[in-house]
Amino acid sequence: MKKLEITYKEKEFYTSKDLALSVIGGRWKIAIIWCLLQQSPLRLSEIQEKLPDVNQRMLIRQLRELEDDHIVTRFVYPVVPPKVEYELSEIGRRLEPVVTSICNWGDQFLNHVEKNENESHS
Amino acid sequence: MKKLEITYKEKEFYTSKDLALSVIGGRWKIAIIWCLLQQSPLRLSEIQEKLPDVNQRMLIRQLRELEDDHIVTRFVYPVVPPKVEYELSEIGRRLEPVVTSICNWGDQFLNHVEKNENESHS
DNA sequence: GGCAATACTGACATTTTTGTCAGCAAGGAG
DNA sequence: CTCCTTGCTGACAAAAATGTCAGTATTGCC
Repeated sequence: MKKLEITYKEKEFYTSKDLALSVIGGRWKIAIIWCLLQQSPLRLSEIQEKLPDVNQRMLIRQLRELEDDHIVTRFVYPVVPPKVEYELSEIGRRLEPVVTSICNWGDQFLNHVEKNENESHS
Repeated sequence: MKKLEITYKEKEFYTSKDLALSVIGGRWKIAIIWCLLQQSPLRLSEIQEKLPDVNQRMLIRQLRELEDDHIVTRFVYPVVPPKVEYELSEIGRRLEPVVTSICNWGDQFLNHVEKNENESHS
């Protein structure tokens, strides 16, 4: 991890880890990236189907932020009705180890929680 | 990643990834975990020195949440003045791949940003 | 008694994030 | 004309996260 003073989008960061967290730390961003790692490109409506808990407004906002950070690329097809496709960029695809390690740890944590529950029930 | 309906601390999760994010998603949690991966145990005052941007109140709150989730263990020494040490639990230490992959991606992202800046200056 | 050092808490203010609702744009189909 | 679909935006409300400030407890030392 690089350690130096970085200015990105008018905010200052002291480590690249903190910079990373500011980019992928949004409420639904890991979920969106996880979707797009599984299948790409996806239309907005398709992402909505895969993430039914996220309301459209929120989804668009998070996608827009990811686009601003060049994690996601947006293709607009000039047709009616509109068609827009989202895809991970090169740097976005490199988030795969992050998403994978979070998923793996989540599984381990869940096992851990379930084990403790069983013990407390006995 | 396990996919099932999980209830944890009165909230419902559909994937273990979302559960994981709810546990490690606090503003300073990755930073705290990163600290404790480097050196353990640490006293509160030592963590404060390593994370000067986090105010004490916030640091204690995040530590308490991590403790409630069994990520961090807290040892109180019954002395005056008080001495308290924090340490990662077994499941907490397994977050090392998550932290490492975030750091690595942060480095790559930073290189990416710097490269684009240079290109736009030419 | 008064003070020191460390860890911590309560009450509250502020900021940030997230959610909700209504509405717009495009052009073809009916 | 009017409606349809899809993607999107603005204004605002609500909730959650974070930050600030003052204050507590302990007990040994001067």
